[in-house]
Amino acid sequence: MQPNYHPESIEQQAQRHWDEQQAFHAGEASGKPKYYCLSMFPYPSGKLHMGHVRNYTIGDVLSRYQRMKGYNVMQPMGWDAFGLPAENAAMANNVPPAAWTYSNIDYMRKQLKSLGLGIDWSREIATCRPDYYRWEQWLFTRLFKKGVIYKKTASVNWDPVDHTVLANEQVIDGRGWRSGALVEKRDIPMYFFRITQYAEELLTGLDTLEGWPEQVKTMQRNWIGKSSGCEIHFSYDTESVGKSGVLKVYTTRPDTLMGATYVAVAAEHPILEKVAQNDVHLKSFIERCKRGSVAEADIATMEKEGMPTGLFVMHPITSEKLPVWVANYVLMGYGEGAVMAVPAHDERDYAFAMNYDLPVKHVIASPELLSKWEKLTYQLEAEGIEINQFELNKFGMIHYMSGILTDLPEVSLAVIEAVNEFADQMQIESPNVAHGTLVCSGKYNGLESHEAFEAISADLQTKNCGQKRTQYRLRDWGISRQRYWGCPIPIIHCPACGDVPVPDEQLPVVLPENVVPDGAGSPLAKMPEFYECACPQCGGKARRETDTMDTFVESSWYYARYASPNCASGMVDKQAAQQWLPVDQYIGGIEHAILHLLYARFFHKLMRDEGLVQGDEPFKNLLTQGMVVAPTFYRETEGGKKQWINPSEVEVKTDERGRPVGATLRADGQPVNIGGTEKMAKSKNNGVDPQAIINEFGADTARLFMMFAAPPDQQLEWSDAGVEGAFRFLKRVWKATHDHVEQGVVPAYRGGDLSAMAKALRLQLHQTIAKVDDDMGRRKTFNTAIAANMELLNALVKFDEQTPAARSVAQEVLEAVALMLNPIVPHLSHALWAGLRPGDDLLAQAFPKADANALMQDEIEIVIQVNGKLRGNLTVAKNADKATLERLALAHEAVQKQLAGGTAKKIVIVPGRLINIVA
RNA sequence: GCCGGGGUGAUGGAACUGGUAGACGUGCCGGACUCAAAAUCCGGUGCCGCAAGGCGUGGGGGUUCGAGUCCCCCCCCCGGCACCA
Repeated sequence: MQPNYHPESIEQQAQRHWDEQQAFHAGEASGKPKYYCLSMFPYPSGKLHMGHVRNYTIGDVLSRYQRMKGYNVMQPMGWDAFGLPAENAAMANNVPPAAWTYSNIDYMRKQLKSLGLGIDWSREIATCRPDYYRWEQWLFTRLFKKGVIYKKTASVNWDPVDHTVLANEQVIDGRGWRSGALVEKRDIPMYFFRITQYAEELLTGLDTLEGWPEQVKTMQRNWIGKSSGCEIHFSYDTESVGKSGVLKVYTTRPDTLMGATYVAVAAEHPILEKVAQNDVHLKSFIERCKRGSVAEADIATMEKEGMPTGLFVMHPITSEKLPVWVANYVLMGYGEGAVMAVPAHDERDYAFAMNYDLPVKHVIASPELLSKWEKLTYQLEAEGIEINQFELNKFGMIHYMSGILTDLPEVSLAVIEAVNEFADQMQIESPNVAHGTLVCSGKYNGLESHEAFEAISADLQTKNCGQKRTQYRLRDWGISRQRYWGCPIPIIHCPACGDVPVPDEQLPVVLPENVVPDGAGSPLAKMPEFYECACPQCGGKARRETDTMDTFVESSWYYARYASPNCASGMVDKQAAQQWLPVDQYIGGIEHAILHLLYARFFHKLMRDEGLVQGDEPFKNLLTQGMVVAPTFYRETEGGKKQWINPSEVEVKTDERGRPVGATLRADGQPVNIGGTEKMAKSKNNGVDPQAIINEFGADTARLFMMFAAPPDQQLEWSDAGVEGAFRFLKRVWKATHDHVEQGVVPAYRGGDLSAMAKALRLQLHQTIAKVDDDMGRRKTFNTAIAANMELLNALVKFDEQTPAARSVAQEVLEAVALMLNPIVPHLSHALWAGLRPGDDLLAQAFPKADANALMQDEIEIVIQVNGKLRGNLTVAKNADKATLERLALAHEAVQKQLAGGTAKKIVIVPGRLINIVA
């Protein structure tokens, strides 16, 4: 072994060795159980960033660990190659997206290889290749024929200057990013996947995913949003609406129906068609609602506005006339595009009612209110008045309380006071959204919310104006994109036959690759050679669809394609899919928690229903990694704009205790401002190029730092000093191994007498093995696994016995360290093993096993507490009985002092851990 | 706004099942080596206190022999998003 650690040469050597051995080729016939480890494939943006390094290192650590545990591991890699950045780059550099993408792939593949990932490169795929997307098109035509895919119109962001559809991210402050024009909503026909048909299965399937983080499952549950409620029909007031009909709403709170004081509809609601024509104010309000982007984030942050329409509908129980409002917070795409408003029991309705001075009717009582209600009932009954007699149309409308008693027969002053007092009680500042007991609700008075839910639903059904309904928040998945760099939608529009799917023998519909888009409309729609075609059914002149698919479609099934990446006879080879699926471990960023993971689960079910794959779920275990963040630095320019400075150009000054007190730019020595610690991003110029770290310290240091600085699911803070610390540790491992090997390698300890020191070292070694095995396998906390190895190495360095037995223990420790670190720093381990076991190949080694004999201890240390506070400790025989422990503890000097002559009230003994004396 | 996740030394983090708070790394301080520096190695390092001891896991309360961990209230940060009726 060389005396010093030289990562560049040992990394090249190790990688060459793995290549020659085809070490990571995943064969189908291995006789071992399979382990399919998948990291989310990258978008080929140009070069690797730290997030990629983190993602793929985690995957590689798990893959190499499982390989050492005896599994036939498959770790593939590929490219999510379609997408918008390629079109942007094409416009900026006048290069076709295809050429730009392929050259990025070539560069990034080299970078990934330099990280030393144990990938089966023979399975590499790129989604922009026709041999990949042809199967996507094939599945599309199957699903289209089945009715799982259908066409309808949907709103898009339209840039009226560039005459193009914009993605949400291309709309900045309501304007197109290139043209600066105010964005409009425009309805265009699109193809949709009927994902809602699978909503229930996608929901219940989550319960089977024990290997998924609870957080992700919760997010998906909320996204699917199953609710049980009631559809309610409010019939039109024919006089104001001008025709008969019903306004349908959906509510999860039918128990509050008696408190409904108005209904609100979306700007696009058909009930408004006629009235908007005659009312210019209403018309302009509706127009205003229709402006702006379609992004829900934008709509969500809008000021809540509304306007009365002059229309009325009838309350289905009371037949009271309720005003119809148009409101910008009601969305046509959700439910029925109309809601019944119960200001007393809904936050949003309450805020809206306050804004526009709409009545608030309380119908669900809090416990305090309920007792007042009961008192009032009693008082009224004493005077022969039924409380239900007068509440229906007036009582609950507390704004109009003063009028109510005029409708009644003569009553006493006491009753008037009681009613007024009750009315005051209901003048609360905030809505009561909790369930409770119904009041002011006529025949439903006294029912609990859940009882009223049933009673009101049943009555509505009897009256034929509503029924119980289960509703999902999930909407169908629109996949049409008016873009060039995507998978062409395999449909032919025939004037005679309609939408005709492209027949199998004509697939793939190949995307021409030599096109440079210009940002104004879809390039394919301007290429007759692409869209002119004959109808497959009648042979007549027809037009090919020029929209492409959402790129989420490609990433929804790539995991299955890896099982048989070159299969030319189908989307997947069924046998290969059966062998490898499901993915045993999936690793990727938390930002994909909802959309990508839900779409992939959906696709798995679609492919299952086509008989292509088995099982119901694609990903057995999921690990969502945190972001890579770094400090930010900036200077303010004269215009008040922030100019971001890369951390590598900054020197941070600290005080005598190491606290940061300021920072300067290296180039000019002048101060810069310290910003927050944020996700590495171009916009904040706080990115660190992984290539620079690999070049300076080697891939192993980069991998080690990434795994050591934080557990994988937490955010990881970049630190140059931390990287140097990781490098230092590798040098220490190298030196310790080198120094040992220099004195001659020996067989690892097998048995025989040992000194107390050597015994203690072996104890620590085998405790470490057990811990590291658990950390890597069950806990997936690589940071603690590394820390345990650091402690072990520190102990070994202090251990200086030179007897043959001691040297055999040292050999045992060093071999175990090389093996335990192998998943994380495989190049280094490869070289260490070559030194420790000349002629032997680490690839064939299993993960070390903890030796039960070494773990046996005669004596253990236990802690002594007095009143829960640490006062000392004792070394006792492992099997000491309670009486002995109590006696020893009470005799302890510190305990005597604390007791100060008093006696212990109680003694708590936790076996093997502590004794707590309660004084 | 809603949902989810967090808040522990100067700092990244550890403490896995309610049982020694601060492992390991970084930084800082001191020392060795060196003409000197870097590198390397050794020692120290939660706060207050001379010490005994006390205090300490965002803040307040509670449960418990014992709370970073469990419960209630509040504050702050991060992520996601959906006014979902």
